[in-house]
Amino acid sequence: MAVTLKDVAEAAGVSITAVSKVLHGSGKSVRIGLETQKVIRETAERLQYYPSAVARSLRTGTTRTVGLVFENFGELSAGPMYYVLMLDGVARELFRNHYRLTILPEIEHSDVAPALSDGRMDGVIWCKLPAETDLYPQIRRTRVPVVALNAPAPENHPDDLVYVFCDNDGGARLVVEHLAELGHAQVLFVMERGEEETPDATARLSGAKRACAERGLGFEVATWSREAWEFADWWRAGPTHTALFAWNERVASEILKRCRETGVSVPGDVSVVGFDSTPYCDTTSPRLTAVKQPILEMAGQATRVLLDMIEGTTPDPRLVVFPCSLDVRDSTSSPRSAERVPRPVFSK
Amino acid sequence: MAVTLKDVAEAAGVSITAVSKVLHGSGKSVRIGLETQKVIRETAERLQYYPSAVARSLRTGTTRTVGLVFENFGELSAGPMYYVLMLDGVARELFRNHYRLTILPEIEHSDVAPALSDGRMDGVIWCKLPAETDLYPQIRRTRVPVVALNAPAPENHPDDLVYVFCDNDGGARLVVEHLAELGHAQVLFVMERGEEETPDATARLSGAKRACAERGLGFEVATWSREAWEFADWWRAGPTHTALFAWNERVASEILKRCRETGVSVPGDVSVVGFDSTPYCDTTSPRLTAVKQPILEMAGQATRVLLDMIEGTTPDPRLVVFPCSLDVRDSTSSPRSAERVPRPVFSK
DNA sequence: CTGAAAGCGCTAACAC
DNA sequence: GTGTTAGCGCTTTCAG
Repeated sequence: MAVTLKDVAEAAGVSITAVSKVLHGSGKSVRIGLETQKVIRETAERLQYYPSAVARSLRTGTTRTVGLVFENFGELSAGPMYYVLMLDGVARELFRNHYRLTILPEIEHSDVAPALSDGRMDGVIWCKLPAETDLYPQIRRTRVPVVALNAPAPENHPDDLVYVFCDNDGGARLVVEHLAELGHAQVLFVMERGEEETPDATARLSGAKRACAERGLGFEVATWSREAWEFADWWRAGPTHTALFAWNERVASEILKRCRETGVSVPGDVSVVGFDSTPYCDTTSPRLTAVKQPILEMAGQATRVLLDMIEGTTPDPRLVVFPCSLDVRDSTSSPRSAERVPRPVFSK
Repeated sequence: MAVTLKDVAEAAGVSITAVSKVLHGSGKSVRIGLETQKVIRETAERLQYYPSAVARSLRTGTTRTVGLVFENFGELSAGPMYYVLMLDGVARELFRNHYRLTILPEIEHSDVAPALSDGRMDGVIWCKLPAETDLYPQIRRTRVPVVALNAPAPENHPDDLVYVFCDNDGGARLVVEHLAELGHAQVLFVMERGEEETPDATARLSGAKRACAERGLGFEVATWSREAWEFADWWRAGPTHTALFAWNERVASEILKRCRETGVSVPGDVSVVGFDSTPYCDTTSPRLTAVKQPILEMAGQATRVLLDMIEGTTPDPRLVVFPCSLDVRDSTSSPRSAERVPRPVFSK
């Protein structure tokens, strides 16, 4: 079916080697007469010869392709914009270096090593690598370099893995400081049901908790659905908290929606702040105050490191932590202090 | 470096064939003694043998991988959410069928055929395939099936290509009808600078134009930047249009932002409607009335058809057009009729 | 300057 | 039941 080097060689009346050298040879190795070269090129063109990357990979052992492990990739649109930015960051760096990006389907934890070591990828970026220890032996067996992006390195992480992540703890602290300065005294941290075990979520929660303790702020945790339907009940119960700290952008924006529906004004009645400041936070109403991870840079850096490893460099350091910053927008302000202000009527 | 079938065979004291059959053989062909099987499996496990997908591909000629051509993939986050949904649709269908997804870097128009015919992909989905005729010969030469997703089929499209797209024309008509019913008489279609040649953009423009003509509505076109900075000047000039029809969701939402900034109320002062209703449109304020393409279904269908083609089915039909619907939200209403209502003061 | 030949790791007839 | 063999298409010594 496909036209091969052999076909071209025969048609041109030369050897396969000659064709290979002329068509794919780099620089010096091409010691073939100009006339022959011309014939070869013309024949290749005429026959519409296209080289087989598969055969070449088998031979050379490289693919110029990087794999991306991203659980729930097919739900990208339902998640925060944050992940789209991450994908952009990875893709940009890859494409700049003429690499392809392969998205892997969900892999069973039990056969991670074979899936990543099948020779089709020169390296792998693993997003939000879960902190499950049964994965580590599998990853250690993997025959290509792996970098974990956007997952804090847990205690006993494999030391042949590179981690690129953000300082969730510092980010949470920024939020708490911001709220404290505004005069808030009671903070409710909103966790999302089903995400309680996510490394990011737990890190943010513990960071917020600690910071509140240090600052002497009251701190509680609620676990809500992604749509934050629980908001209404919470509000109706007349909570003492004056600020909601959502574990991520998505939930924060849902909270904003619920506020609007129930007539709760933000930041008048309650301040709302989230993690992961993205362009999307500029479009909510009110615009959402949020912690910003330099995700494009993080993704770019992770990719950069991976490419270096592919070329044989030993990564140093193995843990790359990016600091967070706080993008103050319009969803936070000073609370209506201790005065007893009548709360807006709840309408359902 | 890597452990191969040969290594396992030697270690187990059997032939390569035996190992291949036991480890990868399907059903009947595995006519190997149970005892031998056991030995082979144990040896493979002990040696940590992982099959080479590359070698297998070279041999079998298939890869279980589909390529995605998506210009500007690295700018996904800057575009409408629509494309993220599309990606989700493709990925879901692919993963359901145990295919991998490879995102290709930008390809030169001149070497599309080699890039797509390098044997690493069983088929290709091409998003927003430009209507440039110099691409067609290249695509025709491609050795794997290609389906164009989200690009209307132009006049002289290659007939070995499958197109899956939406009825832009019908969608634009829905908008015009909606506006007409609300009583609008003058519509401004907002095109985005740099996108004037996009197949989708042109189709929507012409659809809107025609529908307005048929309905007797006034119709004009403006080409604005993505951020719609031109809005302020336009408004200041005291336009006669009472409705803005943006070519896509993104621009529409920017227009909403400009309205807020300049104190123009939507839909009170002006109605705004866009193309591509996505969950994002529920988060704007006011919520954006928009034309909905069933993009998840479209992407799934395109992928489905491609997989069928990969398995040898001849596609029928070659043009799959999905109807659009209109998601009426809060950004459209009846205009303040002909009464001379004082416009809000423009503050800059 | 050019070509022969040896694999890369795997599958699939086809023997025995 | 099990092994031999012939490639898939390419790169790369190594000879001439």
